[in-house]
Amino acid sequence: MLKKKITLKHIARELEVSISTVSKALKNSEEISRETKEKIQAFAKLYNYKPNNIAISLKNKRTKNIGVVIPDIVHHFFTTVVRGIEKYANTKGYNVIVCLSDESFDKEVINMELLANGSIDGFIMSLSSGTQKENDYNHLKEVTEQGIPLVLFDRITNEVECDKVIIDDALGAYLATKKLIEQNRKRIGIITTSDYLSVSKARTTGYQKALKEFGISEEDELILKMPSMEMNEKLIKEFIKNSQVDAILTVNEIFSIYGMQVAQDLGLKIPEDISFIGFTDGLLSKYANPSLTSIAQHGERMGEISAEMLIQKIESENEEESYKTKILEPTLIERDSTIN
Amino acid sequence: MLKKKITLKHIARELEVSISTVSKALKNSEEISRETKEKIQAFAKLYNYKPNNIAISLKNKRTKNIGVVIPDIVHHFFTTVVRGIEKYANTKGYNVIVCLSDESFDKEVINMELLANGSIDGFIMSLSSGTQKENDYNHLKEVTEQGIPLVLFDRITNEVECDKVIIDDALGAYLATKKLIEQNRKRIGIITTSDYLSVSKARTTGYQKALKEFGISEEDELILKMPSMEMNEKLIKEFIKNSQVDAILTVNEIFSIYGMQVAQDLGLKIPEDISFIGFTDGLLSKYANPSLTSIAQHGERMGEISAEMLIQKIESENEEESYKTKILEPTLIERDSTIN
DNA sequence: TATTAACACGAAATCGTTTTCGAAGGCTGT
DNA sequence: ACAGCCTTCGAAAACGATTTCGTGTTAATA
Repeated sequence: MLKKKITLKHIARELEVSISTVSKALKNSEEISRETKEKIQAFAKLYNYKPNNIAISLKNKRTKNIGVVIPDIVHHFFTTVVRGIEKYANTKGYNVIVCLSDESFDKEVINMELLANGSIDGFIMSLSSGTQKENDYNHLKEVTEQGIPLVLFDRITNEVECDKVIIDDALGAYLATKKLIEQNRKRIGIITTSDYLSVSKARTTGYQKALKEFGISEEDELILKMPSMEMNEKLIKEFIKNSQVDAILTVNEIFSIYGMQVAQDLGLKIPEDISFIGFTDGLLSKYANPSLTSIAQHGERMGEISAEMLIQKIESENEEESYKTKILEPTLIERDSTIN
Repeated sequence: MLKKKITLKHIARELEVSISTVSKALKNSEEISRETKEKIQAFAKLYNYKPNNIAISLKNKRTKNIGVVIPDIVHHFFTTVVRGIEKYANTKGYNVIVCLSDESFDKEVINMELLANGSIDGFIMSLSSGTQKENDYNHLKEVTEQGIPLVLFDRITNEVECDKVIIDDALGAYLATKKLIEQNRKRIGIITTSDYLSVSKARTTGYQKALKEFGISEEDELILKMPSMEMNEKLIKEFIKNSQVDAILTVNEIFSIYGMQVAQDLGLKIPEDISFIGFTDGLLSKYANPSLTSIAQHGERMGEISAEMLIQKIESENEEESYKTKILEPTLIERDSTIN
């Protein structure tokens, strides 16, 4: 009942030819006579011969696997990136090995070391918050020093020389803030996180830039720095109650969604009394009530580009070390949580 | 600058011993003298020697990779399952290769064939709608006939003998419907999909069972069968307008979320005038306005169990063919879209 | 002193491919 | 008839590791 996979050796023995002949015949080599080729090919088809990927990988030193290391997969943005990566990789015959760092430095290191020992041809990754906090990138450096191509996306670092793909987070926050200012909002708050997260920092910068440009002075009271990207209901509730804001920009969508609930509970009307804009245009933004104006990060596109850059590096023979950083433009998607 | 990976051969040459000695020394074999072992181990540590996974895989015929084939990854439920799989697999030293079938039969087949040629030790998968529509499972049968362990979850079929993990979809729908009946709802509708999707069929069955049990006659008008799991706003809008329902059960959360918007636009109050219960307790359910009562599918648990069953099969030497189907109990999570 | 056993190590096969090189055998041309 | 040239194939190395089975040396025993 068990139909075990057949190998070149089996075919060779059965047809009383050598393994090399079989190998060549299946590659339609000119070296082998038409007769022999037909015989071997027919036999191979009959027994559904498929070459063993592992053996080929060992021979070629190419696995056709891409390692993707992300902090979390239950997160719409990362999920769309993975989809983009998978789509492009698939068209090029690559498989995607997904590893979750779970926002932990240690797991990120372990996962990468495991994969780096021949399992993959290159890495695409977004740094865990743990890594950004530790500010230790030796595991990345080791990988690149071994000649394994690496592409960082979204949560990146300048400490490592490699290809990078990000959106212009500062620009996104800037555009959002500007939009709020133009809608005559006077007290614009921001809910962000501690600065060690590269994206949060950039977004806060964009917010500050817009304020400055319009001659609005920054108020500490209007800036809420959450300890992490995790929800902390109490902090947000107090912030909205005490800060007297009439508009809030948040670095993810969940902070906005929850903020809107708090605001509504306080009897505030959205967007008349208070506007909201969130980062990451995910499902929640679209289906919240009211729907949330948000800054699209174009995750899928980001994934495609990352995969394209990586595979290009993998398959380029010449080892010219030139690293690019691709910066995507964020898009402001206006919905019902802002005026008009 | 490029620190290429070092192999046993390099160490052997450098230390003027044989490859076998190096291999044994690094495994701390009793065969090798203490002196030699220490020398070799020190050298290996110094040059950061790590065995090549591919070579080991070829030798052992074990890759320590699990292939996960799912219809879509931008989908909260599948995402949680993947996380569960990854978590468990990781503790057992396995990596997860994720392939997306994109709901297409062809892609599912191609992906599986690719992985089946030595890249993975076993499969965990959920059928694409394309496959369930075609009702063709030969690619699954071929895999199992080759002795590759397979675990199906959520979207399964009885045509293939293998381990399976599902939730009791019928029970979930039954519980939800019962809850609505007990809350004195008189016209309970359901938004489901065509019957070829195994889960939708089971959920519809549970809904019907509850009605029957309470002596409520089924009305065609109260059943909306969507062509797929994709949103079709027009169909839902018309259904709510015309069917005069005072409660709706939906086979996913997005149908409920959108349904609630339509209802509110029509001036209906939730849950006073109309109640909603959706399947798949995802982020949307929690953060919708009003929040959505829903049936939790326990995706992460499902992933863990799938991985556990698969790895158990992979690592069990004895080939006793016994297949289990694990049925998880759904949980009704009550929120503001139903009374109380 | 001769025999044996323990110890420490190496040669070679193996996993399944690919690829280089060489070698028969038939054929042509002179 | 013989050098030389295709045509067609096989042997063997290589990828990087594991493992079995020797084998040579030394120390212990009769």
